[in-house]
Amino acid sequence: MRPTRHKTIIDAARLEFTERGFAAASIRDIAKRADMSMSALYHYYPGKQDLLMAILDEGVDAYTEVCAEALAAAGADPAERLEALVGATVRFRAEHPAKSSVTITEERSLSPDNLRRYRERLAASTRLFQGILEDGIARGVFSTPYPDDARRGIIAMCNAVSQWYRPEGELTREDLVERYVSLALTLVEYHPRAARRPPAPHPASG
Amino acid sequence: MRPTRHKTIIDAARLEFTERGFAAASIRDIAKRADMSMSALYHYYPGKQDLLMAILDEGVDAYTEVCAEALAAAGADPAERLEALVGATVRFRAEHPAKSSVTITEERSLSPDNLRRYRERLAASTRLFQGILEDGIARGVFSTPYPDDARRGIIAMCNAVSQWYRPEGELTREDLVERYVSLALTLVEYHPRAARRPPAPHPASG
Amino acid sequence: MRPTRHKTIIDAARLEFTERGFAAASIRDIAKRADMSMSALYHYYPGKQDLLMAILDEGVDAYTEVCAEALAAAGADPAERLEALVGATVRFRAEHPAKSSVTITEERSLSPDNLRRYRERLAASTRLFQGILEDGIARGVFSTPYPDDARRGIIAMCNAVSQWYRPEGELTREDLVERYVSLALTLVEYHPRAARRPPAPHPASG
Amino acid sequence: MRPTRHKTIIDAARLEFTERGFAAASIRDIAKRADMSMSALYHYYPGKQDLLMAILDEGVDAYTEVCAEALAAAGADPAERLEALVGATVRFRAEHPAKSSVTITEERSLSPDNLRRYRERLAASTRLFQGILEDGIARGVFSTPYPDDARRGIIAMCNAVSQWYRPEGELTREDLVERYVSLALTLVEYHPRAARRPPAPHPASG
DNA sequence: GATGAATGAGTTTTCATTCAT
DNA sequence: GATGAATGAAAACTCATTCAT
Repeated sequence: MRPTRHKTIIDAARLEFTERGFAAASIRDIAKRADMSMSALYHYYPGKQDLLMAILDEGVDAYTEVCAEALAAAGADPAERLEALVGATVRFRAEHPAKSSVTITEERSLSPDNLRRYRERLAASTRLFQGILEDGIARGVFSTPYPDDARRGIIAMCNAVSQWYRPEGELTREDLVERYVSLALTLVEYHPRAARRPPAPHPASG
Repeated sequence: MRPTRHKTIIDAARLEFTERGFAAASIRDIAKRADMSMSALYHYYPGKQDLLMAILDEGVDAYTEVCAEALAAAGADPAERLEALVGATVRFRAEHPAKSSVTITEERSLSPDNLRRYRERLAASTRLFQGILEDGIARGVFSTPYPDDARRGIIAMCNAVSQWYRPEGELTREDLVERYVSLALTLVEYHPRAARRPPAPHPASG
Repeated sequence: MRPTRHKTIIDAARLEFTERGFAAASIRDIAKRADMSMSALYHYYPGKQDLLMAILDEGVDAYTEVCAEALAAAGADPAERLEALVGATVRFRAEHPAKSSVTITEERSLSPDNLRRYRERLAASTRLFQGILEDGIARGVFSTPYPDDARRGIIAMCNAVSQWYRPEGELTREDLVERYVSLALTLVEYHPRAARRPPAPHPASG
Repeated sequence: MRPTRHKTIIDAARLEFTERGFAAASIRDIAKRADMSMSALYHYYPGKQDLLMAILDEGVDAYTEVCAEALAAAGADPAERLEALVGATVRFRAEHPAKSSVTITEERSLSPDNLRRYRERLAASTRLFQGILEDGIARGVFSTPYPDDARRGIIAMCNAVSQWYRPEGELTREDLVERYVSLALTLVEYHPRAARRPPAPHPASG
């Protein structure tokens, strides 16, 4: 089952956009990378902007999915849920650096219409974090006095992973995840209520 | 003392680069914004790439300076020094969003030579944070088990400020600074040795 | 009996050619307008040029036919025949503005071969007018000293109708016809020989 | 005094537009004809559409001027004024067939804004004819019952001249003018009041 | 009869840069 | 110091047309 033309194109475009940036990437080079003529490419996507939007959409789709899965597997405990969400995010950023960096960097290149649509989708992800933080605070397990900035900080921290993490390095992906989960819990000032989470994965208790 | 032509040009270019990105910005528009002919512009800067490098250099210069000043005014205590550095960084990102965002975003657009030079300069800033964290850990006042990631996290967090902070909003710049200082100290798990900082803004001591 | 594919195509093409002009019209849009695939269209017509020629041919066919009918119904009197021909022409221009305007405007877009063929057909129409004028002059009922220019004038006048006449307006088509018949007779300086046409619709007799 | 670059370009563009039509003409060929690079051309005119508008403007300017001059030299008599206007028009169409045909044919290719501006300018010319006809009718020297259609007819007739007249032929330009003046006066049913125009150039009086 | 895919040459336009003055 | 003119390469995109199925 060879990859569909659409996928071939999107992959080529994502690489070019990641390496050079949207504006500097050329349709010619994308077509070359996808090993087809420019006109063939235009047969599948009506323009450069649509290519970008398709890539961003796909990126958000994929990220949204891993988040949903992780949260579905997690219980109701806010710490557990934050753990799941941070884990999913870091894992995604580490596994799909290209997908991630385009998603993060190229907002600016979107047409007004697409930008609006895209921002709405991103806001949904933000709200996932927000909901968990609010819940944790309400339950008294997160005690950060600055939930909004803590949220922004966590997201910025996790997103940055896609810029420096290299799987070939010493740090395994799961160790990486563990670290960022720990950092996130620290940032929100997590204090387990009772003894409910004895082997808490963050070291503050140690 | 009216602004020198160099400054006029750099300001115009920075705005264009910020709004459109380096690749999408056009020398024509920069010249128009600087209210001079393209040839005049070329008289001062030999090319687009040099314009970018000048902007980045200037950005790093300015940032380096505020960091140095802040650190000079701070004592030897790691917490105090981290406070100074985070404060300087957040203040800079909030005050100079354009300077900041170009600095952060346009690495990709640098020529190989310029990129090397630029990375070296950036590394110096990173080392400032690094030194403070190491010192704090050595002294036993920072107890984060992940100093590298905490550092990266702090920097990412602070940098992100330039993307969302609006001075017209409710949050004053100094409140913002206070928040990020607090978050940074939380993240490195700061525990004051003695009673030096009695009203410690983070609850990790519990 | 639903319209044949040929007709659907020709109608779509004529509209596109009229609205945008031959050169600016695109086969893609024509196919879209005809609600079929481009390949389907190419199944019926081998190319854009052939489409144009088919349209022009059809236009000339239709016009030729109405002229022939009108003349067949007219008697031998030159005034009556001119009346018939001008009436047929104006009626056609008013009823089929698209057909008319393509016919008139797109000569330029014909390939050399097609152009020759087309001009020959047009010349036939011209000769109809010419014959009638010559006859009228020979019989002494038309006394214009410039029969060639009067002919060209009449044709130009009638053709222009397709550019401005709107059936929704106040002027009915038959009133329009009457006017142009009158103007044409005036232009050729028609003077009835005897009392054959008592209520002559033109005022030269006064 | 060699022709300015602007003029060189406009002349080249007018020829291409006349020969091929606006849509089919290519900027490349225009530049080639003007013997300069495409980018040089773009240095003077920002786009194809502006080229067209410049040409049409120039055409209307020139035509407007000859009309104004002719009318200035004519007296108050409507017949004399119509003579002047038809003469100027026919002379212009015969002398500047390219200018004329672009003016007449390429309305369709104008952008909405330009079209509006252009139509307003054309309307002024139409009003010249209209004023004269109304005056002639008021004074009782023109007795056409259809002044609007007579006007349209005269204009269509005169405009058509640019399509067929060749100065190399037998008919001199001044003879041509004389003919069309005569035809126009016939069409408006000119009857000199008194004996003011004894050698009237139209035969209605004979 | 009909289709979706593909192509290569073409389009207008923009770009960073250079040069003569 | 400064300018308007000029350039060649490249950009995104469209076109009429062909072809395998």
